[in-house]
Amino acid sequence: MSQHRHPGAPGRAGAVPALPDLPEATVARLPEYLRALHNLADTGHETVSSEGLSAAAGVNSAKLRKDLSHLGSYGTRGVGYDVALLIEQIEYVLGLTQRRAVALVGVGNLGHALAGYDGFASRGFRIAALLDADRSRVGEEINGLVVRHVDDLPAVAAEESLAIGVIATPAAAAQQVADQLVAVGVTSILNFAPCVLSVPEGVDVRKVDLAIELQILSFHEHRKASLTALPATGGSALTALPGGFAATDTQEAIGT
Amino acid sequence: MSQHRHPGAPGRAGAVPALPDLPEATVARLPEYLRALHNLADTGHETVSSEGLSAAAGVNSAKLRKDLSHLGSYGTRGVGYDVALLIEQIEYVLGLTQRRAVALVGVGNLGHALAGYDGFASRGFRIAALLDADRSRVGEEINGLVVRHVDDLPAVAAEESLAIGVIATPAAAAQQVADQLVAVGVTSILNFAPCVLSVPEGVDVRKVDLAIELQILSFHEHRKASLTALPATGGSALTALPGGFAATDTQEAIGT
DNA sequence: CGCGATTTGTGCACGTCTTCACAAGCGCCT
DNA sequence: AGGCGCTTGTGAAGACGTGCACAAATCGCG
Repeated sequence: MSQHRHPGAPGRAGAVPALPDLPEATVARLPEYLRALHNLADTGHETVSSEGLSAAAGVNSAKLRKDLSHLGSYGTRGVGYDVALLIEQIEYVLGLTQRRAVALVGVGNLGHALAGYDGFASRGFRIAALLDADRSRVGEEINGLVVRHVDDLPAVAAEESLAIGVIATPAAAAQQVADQLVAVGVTSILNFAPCVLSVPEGVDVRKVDLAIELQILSFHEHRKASLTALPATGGSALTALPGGFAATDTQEAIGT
Repeated sequence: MSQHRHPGAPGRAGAVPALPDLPEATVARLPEYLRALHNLADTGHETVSSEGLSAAAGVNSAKLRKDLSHLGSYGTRGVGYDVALLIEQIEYVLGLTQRRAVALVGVGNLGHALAGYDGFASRGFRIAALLDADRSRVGEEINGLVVRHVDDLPAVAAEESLAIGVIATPAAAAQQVADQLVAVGVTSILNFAPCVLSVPEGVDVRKVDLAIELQILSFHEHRKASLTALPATGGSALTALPGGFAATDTQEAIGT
């Protein structure tokens, strides 16, 4: 342990450290750990135990340890993890050492809000361009950025190193926009339009559908209602819940 | 099969059909099927095969069949599924037969956009109230709704049957808002604030964090970049991808 | 009326994810 | 120096999710 090899350090010279291929489930949790770690760092903590960090991130501590072990993390037994070092490592693995440029297409209701969302800027991203197909919107200034026409995408891509695109258009336009993004070299797309996108292999698409989230909650409401309607199953509504829901996406119990 | 018992039919009399407890993964996909089915219905299709529907929803056909079988679905071998009937069934299971009232707390950047998002209204939800802690915002009218102060929550809950709350406040305020929501009987929360919420058992929380989605994409970008930097592993970038990524959240191949 | 084409529903095997439980390692205190 | 308490890292087991492949069922046609 004498040789602290900071993977994220600027002067890294050798071959690429060959990103350990992490389980998808782990990757999805790393950003949450990162956020919790930044909170800890801001409140003056220098080290944190897996117990403490897992509570702050809302997960099981064993899961957290396994996640961190996957990226070959250096914790110290009996002490915990060095907060600053862990931040550095996770940011490196997530590819956040460079501030990535993002193109946002669709400056409607939602796109407008996304353009003004400071959470992007504060967490490693930079909105490099706002684009819209509606020429009447072109020229509008939002948050210091001027809206350009979506046909300018090739020009934008030439100016910036674009790898990520965000689609906030109506569903009907989304596929065409996706094709245009792919055509200029974008290989990751965050899609807010309620539709399935067809993209070539090698392009990653993540979808966020606000209505779907509500519908999932609606199901649980329905289920809870149908449970309380059945007095048969002994016990209160608390114990009546057939286990398996708390872990998936529900977060209970946060420590401080 | 002579006895088509429409579970979602209005006149359902007997005891609650005891919602089959579906796997969470299935529940998460049902809304996607529902959207695809509505599209099909709008384009005049009366029946659809598992192959066709799965393509429209961007999933494996076997997975779709298994999902539908879980809710005891009635397909017809050799023919497929009745689109209208399936819509009815899924909407029933998801608890969408009633239009659910939703309280939206936080009318900032994002909350403003959510208040104007018509995808909620068109997919089974009704924004029953807009609330904010900032008194200077109270009284503002958005999309036909007047913003009220968050302290009015008990009054709102008394007027409406509130079960779902949406939090679109800054992270610092989210926990307090969650507590207030829970206090007035809300049992499902959709949280857009980048923080972990602590809620009592029996309350479901789903979290949507826009920056996290981008960070996950960033990881894949980083990985793809580190792969193309290694000429060692034979084959093109296409085949170099270690399998297991296409299925998780990436949607390829959509048929029409 | 029977047969072939088609499609559903599902048993089974496999891979992934989660959780427990504990050995190994580290620092501190005496 | 030695022991003790604390914490990490991980083996193993079980739960969960996925996808193949095929039997069972249905329709349409000759």
